[in-house]
Amino acid sequence: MATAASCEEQEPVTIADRVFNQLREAILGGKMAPGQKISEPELASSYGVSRGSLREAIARLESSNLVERKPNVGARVITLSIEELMEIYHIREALEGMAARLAAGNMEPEEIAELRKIVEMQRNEISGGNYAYFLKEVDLDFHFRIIQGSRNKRLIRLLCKDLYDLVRFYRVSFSASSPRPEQAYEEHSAIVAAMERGDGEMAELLMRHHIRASRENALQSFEAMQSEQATGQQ
Amino acid sequence: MATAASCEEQEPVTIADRVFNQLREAILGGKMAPGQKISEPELASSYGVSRGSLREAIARLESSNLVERKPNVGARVITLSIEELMEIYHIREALEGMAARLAAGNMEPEEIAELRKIVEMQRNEISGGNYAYFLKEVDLDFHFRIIQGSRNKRLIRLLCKDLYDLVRFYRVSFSASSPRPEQAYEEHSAIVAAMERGDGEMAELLMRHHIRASRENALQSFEAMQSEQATGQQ
DNA sequence: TCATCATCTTTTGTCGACAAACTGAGAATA
DNA sequence: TATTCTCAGTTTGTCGACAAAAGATGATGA
Repeated sequence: MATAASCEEQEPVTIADRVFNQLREAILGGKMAPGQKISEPELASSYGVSRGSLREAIARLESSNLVERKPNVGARVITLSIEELMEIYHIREALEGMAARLAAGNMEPEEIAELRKIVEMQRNEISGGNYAYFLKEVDLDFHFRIIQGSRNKRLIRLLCKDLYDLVRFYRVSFSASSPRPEQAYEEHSAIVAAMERGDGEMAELLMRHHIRASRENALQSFEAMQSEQATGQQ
Repeated sequence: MATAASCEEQEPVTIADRVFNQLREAILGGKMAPGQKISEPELASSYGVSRGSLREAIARLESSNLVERKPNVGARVITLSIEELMEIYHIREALEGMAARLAAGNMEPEEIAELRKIVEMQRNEISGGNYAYFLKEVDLDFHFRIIQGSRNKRLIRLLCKDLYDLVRFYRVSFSASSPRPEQAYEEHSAIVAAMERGDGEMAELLMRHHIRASRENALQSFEAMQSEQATGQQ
């Protein structure tokens, strides 16, 4: 099986690149809490670089929507509310639906065959009772391949570089695991089937349905977590 | 009539803000040619600021996708090919379709009534034979209001801050004027009608059709321009 | 004549220092 | 007691200078 076609980060060539990657990993890995202040002098000395380079890294984090900066005040790690996560899902619904439509017309038969393999691999993992990390990786691989298959470079950048980072961030900061693996398998399988038939419109409809379902699932598990915390605090 | 609900630029509070706005206007206004090199020392002295501030402005231009930067080489104004413009239209089709669906459910009746007024104003301008600048402003106002009506802040940022700048840039750099005002009026009117009925799904379909039509129109006028240049060069 | 290489100039990346703005604690007043 | 004002400390914005990399120019050899 080919390696994951995910949207890998580029090689750091400059110092600001390296610090940007490190900070990004720290934020997405949960090492920096949402809302945490980013102190330029502190981080600069801790990474062993000058404030100038660090400021450039922060600027790039800002353009990735991972930090927010106010003039004369400073930068903070973003805090994603559930409403903002829902906003992101709506955007994903529209964009990944379009990606599926385009991919159905642009992917080579061999690429679609690989997609089918990925989906079947997902089914085997589920029946094996493996609900853990690997399953999420396979899910991401599925979505990334379809996005790449759209052949729309700007769409690829938008989804991989901007939106998926935010979803990752939300999952970490809320430690939300929302697998629902059986339904996801069924929906993935139907999407691939439409693509195998070359039916772009149907692939779009099914992808939108799939993302809408996982949005509703995320909302429900958020509300469940909320009420659980409320009863625990009483 | 209320003032244009466009996505206005924010007040510049810092020097980098001001230089960013000026450079952005210069690029979008056609004062800087596509592909033109951006020399840091030259621009810094011409704007009377230090290289540091200018670099921060350039970083923000890069995150707005108006310039491209290569490490150790420098920044250039982007060059949009027709293929990239088509990519942008595909993204707009997906996103503005979603915006119309959300707006149909979220806009107040008074807001939709204003939208209707804008469309009728457009009709009057057309019958008055005014095909010029003002008509394009009204068109933009129509789209911006629906985007705002989605109430999805991230969607609003994405469309206004990222994508519409690129469309503006393309129009200027190719001096492409693509009004087709009669059809646009009909399509706008149908979209508003769907919103007046609260039919979000239909509003989405019609908006997607509208943007697809203007994509095809842009492509055709590009090809016409191409063949015209070819015959002129023979 | 063309290709290749060495050298020099220009430009970018990085750094430390200064000035302006914000933050918070404590004093003064209603 | 609560509110406002003052003032010191810290942080950010801005600047100029140095080192490294890229690009241009001219010399050398096939």
